[in-house]
Amino acid sequence: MSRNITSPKRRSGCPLNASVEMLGDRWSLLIIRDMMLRGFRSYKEFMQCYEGIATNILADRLRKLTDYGIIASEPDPSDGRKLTYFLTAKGIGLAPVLTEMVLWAAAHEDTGNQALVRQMREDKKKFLAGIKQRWAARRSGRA
Amino acid sequence: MSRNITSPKRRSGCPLNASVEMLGDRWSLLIIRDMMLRGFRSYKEFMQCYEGIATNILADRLRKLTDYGIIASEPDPSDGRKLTYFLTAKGIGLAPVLTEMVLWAAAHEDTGNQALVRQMREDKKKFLAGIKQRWAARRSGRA
DNA sequence: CATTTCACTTGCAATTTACAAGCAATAATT
DNA sequence: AATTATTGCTTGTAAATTGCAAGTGAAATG
Repeated sequence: MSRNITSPKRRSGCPLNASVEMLGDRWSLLIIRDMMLRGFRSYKEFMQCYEGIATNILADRLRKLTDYGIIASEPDPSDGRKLTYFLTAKGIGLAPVLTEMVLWAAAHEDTGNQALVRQMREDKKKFLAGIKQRWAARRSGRA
Repeated sequence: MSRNITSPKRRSGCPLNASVEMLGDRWSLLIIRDMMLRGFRSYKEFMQCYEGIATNILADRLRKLTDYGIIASEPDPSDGRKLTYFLTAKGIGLAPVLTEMVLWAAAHEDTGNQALVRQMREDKKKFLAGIKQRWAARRSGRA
């Protein structure tokens, strides 16, 4: 499928236009959320979690997110079949966006994981720092 | 087109799932951004601005955003043909999300309106307060 | 009162997505 | 060592969504 990042029709000038091309679809934000907040790392986890995602679409979104520099992957040294996906620095930079989105959603939809939401709301800064810390720890092999 | 908010396949439990059904598409976030940050209020403005949006899709998105309670509309008293669209309280609640998204985008894509971005970055709280203030002023007819 | 503007709708072609099946590589089981 | 299972995909094809052009009706304008 598509390997091209720039779309044929450019809507430029205003901030957000290009990014919405990547984030503005049914699955990308959920994939990022689950890598960030739920520690998802494999194709299988996404596949099993998202009731309704088509396998070709998941593959396509993972590829696009990779092309876009939001995620990356490496082979699992302990199992040659597996790939480990992880957020890049650019991807982890979306943490504030995801946080605000989750808070907004929690205020307007019935939602699970109220504990997480409360934690976000009560100390946003600390929560974001925690995400970045865990991410840095993983990236340097300490988790 | 669709007037039904709840989708056939529910992915529930996790925060964000339901909201992504509304926000996770090519246009909705741009529509909200432009109502919030650029003061767009009419069908025509959206139509002229978004090179590439189909008129039926714009109508559908405005309807869905309305059904979802993010925007609302009222007839223009000075011109019976015109409808004025505006953000509801729920819609204005997306300001932090949009702000973070614009900041993230600005850090990773070439973008116009650097002045706006600088303003957001330098004093996020003040910026958000400004949005809410302008919105409240409009809503109570003082603008 | 004819023309234009506005906010759409409708019909149909093109693109994208969903669903099912298949496949190569590696791992686990017998 | 051979068979079976698992992982991360790809490949068809049908179904759904979107894009595009051409309307439509109500209200405004000349």
